Amino acid sequence: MKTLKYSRQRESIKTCLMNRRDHPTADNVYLSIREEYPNISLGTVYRNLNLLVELGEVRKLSFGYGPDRFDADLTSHYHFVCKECGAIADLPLEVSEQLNEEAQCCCEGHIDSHLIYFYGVCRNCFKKNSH
Amino acid sequence: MKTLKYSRQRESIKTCLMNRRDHPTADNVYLSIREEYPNISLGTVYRNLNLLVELGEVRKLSFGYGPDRFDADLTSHYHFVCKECGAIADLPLEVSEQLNEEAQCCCEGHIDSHLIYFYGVCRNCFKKNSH
DNA sequence: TTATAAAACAGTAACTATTATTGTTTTTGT
DNA sequence: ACAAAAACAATAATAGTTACTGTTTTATAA
Repeated sequence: MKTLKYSRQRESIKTCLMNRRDHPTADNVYLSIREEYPNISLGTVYRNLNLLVELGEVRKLSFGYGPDRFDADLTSHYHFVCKECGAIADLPLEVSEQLNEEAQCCCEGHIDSHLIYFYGVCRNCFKKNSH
Repeated sequence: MKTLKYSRQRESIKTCLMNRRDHPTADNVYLSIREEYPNISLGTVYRNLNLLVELGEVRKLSFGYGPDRFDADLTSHYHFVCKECGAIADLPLEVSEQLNEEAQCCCEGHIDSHLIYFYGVCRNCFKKNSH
């Protein structure tokens, strides 16, 4: 059977993600880890990010613009995405269990979670537009 | 200035999307349109899908698994994604304007819409698992 | 401790999804 | 019908991600 073994690289990736609040891409993480482990490979970063997602220790975010982002902040929150520049911000709202229940009523499968992406224009882009 | 001109291909893509409820990928649409226009190119499908998204006539969905999906159903609803097989189902819930307002309270930018993805295990996969 | 097997690694190739380029065709306004 | 702009098909290029291979690291247990 497939047992999980410790790896310094995975630990470092997890730590990196926990220390930053900017929802980095795999490549962002790669560049950051390289400072500590100069020969880490991008494949290793992807493999471990996916592993951490499977383990539920990290979340993957897909907005429909650019590469996927990763987030190790498991506290209750949603995300805002700027449609102009792609910037991402945390929205510290309570994650609603009730929403899952409401959705369950009209769903044949079994719902265990949900993600909400709020879209709009961020403050910076709004300022730019008003010139 | 850039004015929009009619194209048979775009019309056909829109019609195709409106006639199916299965959230097809760009490639699915391409294969379908080819029956009517055998030399349409995949690039044309992508270009027009993106155009339709910009025009607000079609929505793009990104779940974090596989290619993007497209949906011409603009009625109020959310989506369910099976974490095992990637199947997608409509959840005919009322889209909540109030949710935008709640989120606006803790957001510096201006929110104009949101998407919710519910995740879980679909009926088929659940059955398979119980063997 | 060493020996061994499994897992993880770095490096690299391959693959999938998507966008950009180019020369030709279609659309639209005159 | 004519000309300008937009859209097209075909294809090349790019971005993001996954798979493969030979080597190194980790965990177990003699």
